[in-house]
Amino acid sequence: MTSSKTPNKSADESDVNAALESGRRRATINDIARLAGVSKKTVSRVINQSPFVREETRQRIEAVIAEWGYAPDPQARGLAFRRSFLIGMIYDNPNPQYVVNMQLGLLDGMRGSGFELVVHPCDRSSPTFLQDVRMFIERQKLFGVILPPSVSEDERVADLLRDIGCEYIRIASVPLDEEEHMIVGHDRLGAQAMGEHLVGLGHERIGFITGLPSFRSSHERRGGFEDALTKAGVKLDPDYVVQGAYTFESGLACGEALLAKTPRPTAIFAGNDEMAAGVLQAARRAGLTVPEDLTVVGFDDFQIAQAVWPPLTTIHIPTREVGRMAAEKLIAREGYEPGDPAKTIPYLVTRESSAAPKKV
Amino acid sequence: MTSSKTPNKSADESDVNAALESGRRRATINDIARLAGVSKKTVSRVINQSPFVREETRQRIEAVIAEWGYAPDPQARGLAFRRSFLIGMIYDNPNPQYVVNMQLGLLDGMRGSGFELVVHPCDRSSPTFLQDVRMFIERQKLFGVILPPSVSEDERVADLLRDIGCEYIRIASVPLDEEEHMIVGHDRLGAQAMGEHLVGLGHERIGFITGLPSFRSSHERRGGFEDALTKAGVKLDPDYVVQGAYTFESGLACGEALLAKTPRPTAIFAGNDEMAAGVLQAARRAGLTVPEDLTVVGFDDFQIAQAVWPPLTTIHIPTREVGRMAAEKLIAREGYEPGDPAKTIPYLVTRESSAAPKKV
DNA sequence: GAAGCTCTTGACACCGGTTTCCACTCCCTT
DNA sequence: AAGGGAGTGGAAACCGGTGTCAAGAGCTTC
Repeated sequence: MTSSKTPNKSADESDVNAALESGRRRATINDIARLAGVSKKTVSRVINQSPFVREETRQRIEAVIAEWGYAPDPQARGLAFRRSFLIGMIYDNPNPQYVVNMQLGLLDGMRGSGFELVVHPCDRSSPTFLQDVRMFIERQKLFGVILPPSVSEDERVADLLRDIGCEYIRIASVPLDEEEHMIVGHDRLGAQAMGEHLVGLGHERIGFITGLPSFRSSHERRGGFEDALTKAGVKLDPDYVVQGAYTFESGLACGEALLAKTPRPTAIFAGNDEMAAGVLQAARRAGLTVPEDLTVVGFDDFQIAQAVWPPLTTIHIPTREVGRMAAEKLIAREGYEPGDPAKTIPYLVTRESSAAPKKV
Repeated sequence: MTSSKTPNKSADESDVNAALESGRRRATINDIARLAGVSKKTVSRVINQSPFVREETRQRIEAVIAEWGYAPDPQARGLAFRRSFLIGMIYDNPNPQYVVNMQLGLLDGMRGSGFELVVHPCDRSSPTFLQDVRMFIERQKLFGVILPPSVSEDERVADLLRDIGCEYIRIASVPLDEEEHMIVGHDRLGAQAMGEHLVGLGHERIGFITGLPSFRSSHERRGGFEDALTKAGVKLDPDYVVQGAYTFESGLACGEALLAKTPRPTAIFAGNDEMAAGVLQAARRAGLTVPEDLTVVGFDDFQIAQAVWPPLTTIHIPTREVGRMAAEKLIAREGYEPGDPAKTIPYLVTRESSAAPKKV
């Protein structure tokens, strides 16, 4: 059993196996082919689920693959396929919790698929923005990209992706593209639910703090809210709508502005939880008790909603679920069936910051 | 100038260039070689900064590369190099803001290096944890991994990485490994600073809420705090130390427990900001005003510290800077020089939640 | 003027997969 | 029994780079 140089396969086999078994070397497709007694092309067929393999052969090969824990090299495969097994998340959302939840959701949807997630924050105002995105995608030959808001709302990016033929999913509060490229969050419906909640409690003089106008969701949230009020016969006084910036500080400032109005609003709906937290603080400074003197509600249901006093009534957005659906749609594996769109709809979470207004 | 099938290079050249110029095809190393009139091996030498290229040749090739915007294919390069240009961030830290800041820092440090960041949350308690990590690294042939707490504190992971020969940087509050594998955060020093601050204000009966014992930082924060008190001749009564879990809820519960003690502490130092926010709420429920009746301080200086009332005096940890240094150390490019270790040291941020205790 | 050296350069195999092309089985017709 | 089609597996080229090694150019040295 010496390591002769003859092409006698069985003679060298033990050497090769030794190298494999000791873990000095990962198994390659050639090893699997040799061990299963077939050509590497056949192994390749099994890996790629070709139907042209006899069932018996397939099973033998799969057994060998499982036994040796073989996994094809994504780089080699990618090189031959002319694309990688990487999915890019290109984002410019400033909220850490949104970003992390989205990442977790994407990973949920990618689990077991062999794809990996590459994160790529971006700055849409940079002069090299589009070029950067293009470079990122082309260099890495990304399989596809996921675009959460607000990059998802940038048509320049969508055009670019179509142009270079990169798969993409846009996550947004309204349909902006063909259905196959969209996961829609329907912020509008969430805001409507909040409107109904406030009206249901008996509020009629309600302040609203908008989010950044650069986010489509800001307009949707306001629009949905206004829809609900109008439907209930309550008017949203434009004088009680102020422009926030999705930050705690802006919520504080806007809250103070709204509370300075006469008559004072009995409720304030902030475009997100952070601004609502700011309003809480403004209320405290004004000597008001929430929810007795003032109802304060937010949107997002991020951690902060439960970490303030009183805990915020807010709209829960299922970010992680949205991410999962986006990833699944992007890779659309065999047997893929679209997730239930209803799962992406935000819903009301009632906590202690909202109550009926005091009787006058 | 027909597209003959003769191997005459100059005859086909215009066709090839047309394909390139129209953007139908990305430039390859062969294109660059042809355009520069050299072999692809020489182009490869230029790309890899080999010194064995004549200056004149190098410049000619670089000019062609710049003109055509050529960038080598990371997959092909990786295949030949037997490793990828991907850096993995393996983490189990539950705090979104920490995670995002860390990611941003890592990306800062990787900018322009040609590496990409692949995120990989993990569950250390899973039975397949080590196997998952190994699979992730080996399949993707990762260039290296970054380990933030608390995975960074798991010796099994470090052993695994050494075993499979993967570069790694551990980020932790104390040195756990050889210097070349560590970025140290020195939570202890931060906690000391807080101890000095509280003692300096005149507090002597101080409550402390520890973090999760599975995080090394929890012990460091407690230890550093105790150091500072001892040094100042103040005793940290073990009865005033309670076990939290780094969450808002645990902070609330622990706060209530501490405030129920007689005599009541005049100050409470929570192991992180979230727990401090919980303590604020407990104080409010107990009818106490912060900081007049009770000083409450936290640790981390995450967003929540400024989104509660009163804003928290806390310890700022420079997460993003730490991440940047970790990435730079991992890829240790030419001309790399270690970042200033002082930049990773946490520091006190005084806000409105701390004050001198009331005179009795 | 030939040997010896350094500096440059390119031919060729290879990384680990996939695709193309072809030959060889089967199995079923006629 | 010959002919045909579909199913199956092998050889070789290819994806876009890098490693090895040897050869050619130019210079010194004796």
